[in-house]
Amino acid sequence: MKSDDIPSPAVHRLSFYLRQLETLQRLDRHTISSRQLGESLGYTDAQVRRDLAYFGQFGHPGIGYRVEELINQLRKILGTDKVWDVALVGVGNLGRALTTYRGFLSKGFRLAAVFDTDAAKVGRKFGELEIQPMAALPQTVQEKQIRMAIVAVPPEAAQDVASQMAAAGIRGILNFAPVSLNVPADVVVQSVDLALQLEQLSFRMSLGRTVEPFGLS
Amino acid sequence: MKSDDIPSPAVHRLSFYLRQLETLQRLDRHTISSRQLGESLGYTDAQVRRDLAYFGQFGHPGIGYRVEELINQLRKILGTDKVWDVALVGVGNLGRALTTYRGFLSKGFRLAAVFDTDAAKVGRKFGELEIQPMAALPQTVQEKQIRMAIVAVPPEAAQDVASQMAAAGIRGILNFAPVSLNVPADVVVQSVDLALQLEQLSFRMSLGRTVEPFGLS
DNA sequence: GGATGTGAATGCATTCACAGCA
DNA sequence: TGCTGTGAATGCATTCACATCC
Repeated sequence: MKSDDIPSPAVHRLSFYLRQLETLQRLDRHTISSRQLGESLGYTDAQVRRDLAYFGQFGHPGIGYRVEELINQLRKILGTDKVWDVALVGVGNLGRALTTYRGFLSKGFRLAAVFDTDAAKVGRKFGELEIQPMAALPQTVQEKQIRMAIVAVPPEAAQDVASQMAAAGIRGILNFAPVSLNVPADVVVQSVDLALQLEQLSFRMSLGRTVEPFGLS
Repeated sequence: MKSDDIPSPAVHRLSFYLRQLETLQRLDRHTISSRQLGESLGYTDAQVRRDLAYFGQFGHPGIGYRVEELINQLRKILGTDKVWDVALVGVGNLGRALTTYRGFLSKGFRLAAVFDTDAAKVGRKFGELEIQPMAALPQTVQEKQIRMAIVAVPPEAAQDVASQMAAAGIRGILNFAPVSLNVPADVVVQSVDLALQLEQLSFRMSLGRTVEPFGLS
């Protein structure tokens, strides 16, 4: 099956299944049914089975899914069965927080290089890495074969940084700047807008209230 | 029309429309058509009109939408036309970064209180706010009428913190811990798992070239 | 009994296409 | 002409229900 035929909501749930399975593994649980896995996340059993079935047959009738086996399969599917080297651009508050975020490494992502547009920050040590100027991006990306990068710069700078990334050979960008980025078709952008999350929460907190349309209907 | 029969992908796009409109306003643009607004975000014109039509009639045939007018309407719909007071629990790297995140305030969210489970941190000044112990949560939430809170604690502590929030009267939680939270039915949880975002990016880089601008999550 | 995997049915979201208005 | 708002049509995602297997 072509991966473009897979519903993106399903791919998103895959990450939740994996996270839950990793928790189960730490609790020494060895098997789980689609019903149990689903209920712990608020999905139906049929949903779980259908999602997994897009990628293969991982279950065992009468038994359920073996936790370790399914974890391995999901990592393979999601591409995190090997380690990704990641570049970070922007060492402000958010950028610094991201590098210490537990779970990046455990999920298979390793910070391989750090850049900043601010010349004053360049050269400072940052953990084991030294902050590099943007001009060094192409060479470092090339040398270390980095394909994934994080944008954590102010919104005004984000598009420029993204363009430089694309030109340097980066193929996937995780964007924390609250702007929509234009990149070549062969570059994938995944965006996280923190303020937007609060905004969505605000809406959902008022759910159930009647929405009054203007005019007569 | 009840707001719970509005597709959640549509609600999510509303935030993108608003963000784009705010950019347009800064560029002194006064009107925009559904086609132009959509194209700038990777949606069709029909999609934009349908999304807006769930909430009312905001456009002007032959003209399009007036930028300022639509901004005001969208803020009202999303509930950000007034300021929300927000509590933060967890003053680690991520928590500190969140408080300085540009855009929280401009989107209508104000940090009203800060808490930490770590007694060593309690009492330290944090901008204008003093870090409070968790025990102070109920009273502060009550006094300041806070209804929204951010969880930025390690995963082991998150469920406990969320339960305390719910008991204290918090109605909406933005959760940055990579665990699924169990809360009473009258509490809304919006979760952001940063590592999960990289994982999704990994998938989309490997197989899925499904172009889904600014990923619905 | 207790599970999975999967065609078929359902329900939801998006797109089409056009009447109506500026 | 250029645009919105919206029924109707389409297409996609989810759920049902059951054959199949441990």
